Amino acid sequence: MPREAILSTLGKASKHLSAEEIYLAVHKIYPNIGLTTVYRNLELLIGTGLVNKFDFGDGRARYELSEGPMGARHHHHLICTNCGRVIDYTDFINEEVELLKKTERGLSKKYDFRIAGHLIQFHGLCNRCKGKK
Amino acid sequence: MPREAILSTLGKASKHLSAEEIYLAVHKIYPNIGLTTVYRNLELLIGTGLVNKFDFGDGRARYELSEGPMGARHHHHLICTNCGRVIDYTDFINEEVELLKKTERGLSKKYDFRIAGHLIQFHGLCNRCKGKK
DNA sequence: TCGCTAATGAGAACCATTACCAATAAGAAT
DNA sequence: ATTCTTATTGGTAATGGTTCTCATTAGCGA
Ligand SMILES: [Zn+2]
Ligand SMILES: [Zn+2]
Ligand SMILES: [Zn+2]
Ligand SMILES: [Zn+2]
Repeated sequence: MPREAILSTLGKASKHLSAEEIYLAVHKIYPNIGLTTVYRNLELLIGTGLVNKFDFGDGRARYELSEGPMGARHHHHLICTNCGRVIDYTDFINEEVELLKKTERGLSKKYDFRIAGHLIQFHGLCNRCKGKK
Repeated sequence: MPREAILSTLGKASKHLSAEEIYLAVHKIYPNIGLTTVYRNLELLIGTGLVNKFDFGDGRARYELSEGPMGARHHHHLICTNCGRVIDYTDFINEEVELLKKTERGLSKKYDFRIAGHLIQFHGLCNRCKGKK
């Protein structure tokens, strides 16, 4: 049950949740849930490809429902290194994904890898933070 | 002085070093150096763009000399999620960088961001680990 | 009911990173 | 030379996200 509650929480939240945030949300429905269970199930869900784990540089992991490279909501991230704001963008996703597929094919042949996924992030300063140096 | 020793260490090492590994290397030349100084200078060098910081999923940050998107050694990473092996690849780099530049222009206009850098990683199973499930 | 396995929760332990603080070095100004 | 400032450093303690340990519970077929 906790597993479905975690998935459901990730499904509703339109943000990138930390383990603790997920824990707090699920806790409202299952007051007895433990933080350990959250971590355990997240790791398990990541293994199945249903969930993705990200590091946005704020000292804790962030989790998000995955849709695979073809999913309608597949996106990449734009991160402000000053305030931590994260923007999901889908612009150029098609071109990116196309190049990624090509690159994956090449890499997996050349290095004999079974490629499972990719990570693309841009970082910089958002409009609010650009001014402040 | 420690700062130059850190840069020099990163320059010599052809691998992705952790803070502790850098500390140990510099320690041979400056036996009195403190781990704090290593962290401090790394953060400082990252700020200037001379050094890049990566998370390969092994619980500690990894550092590498940066060469910018145009540098001769500019590369991206292919990571084995089972044994942690990291491969620097330069294949398709030109096409990737070209698309990245285009994407950067689009994103920075649309979201009013000043983009400072990008991160691309592929993850999967290396040849040694493919067999073991 | 009896095993057997998967899943769970509470708390302790881990460990990379950060915070804190006093010491030192270098320079400029007096 | 003597102050005053500023940048840099190192040792140690603290922080805090994540993982580990271990006892408990739930499900389920025999
Ligand atoms: Zn910002
Ligand atoms: Zn996202
Ligand atoms: Zn491997
Ligand atoms: Zn590299």
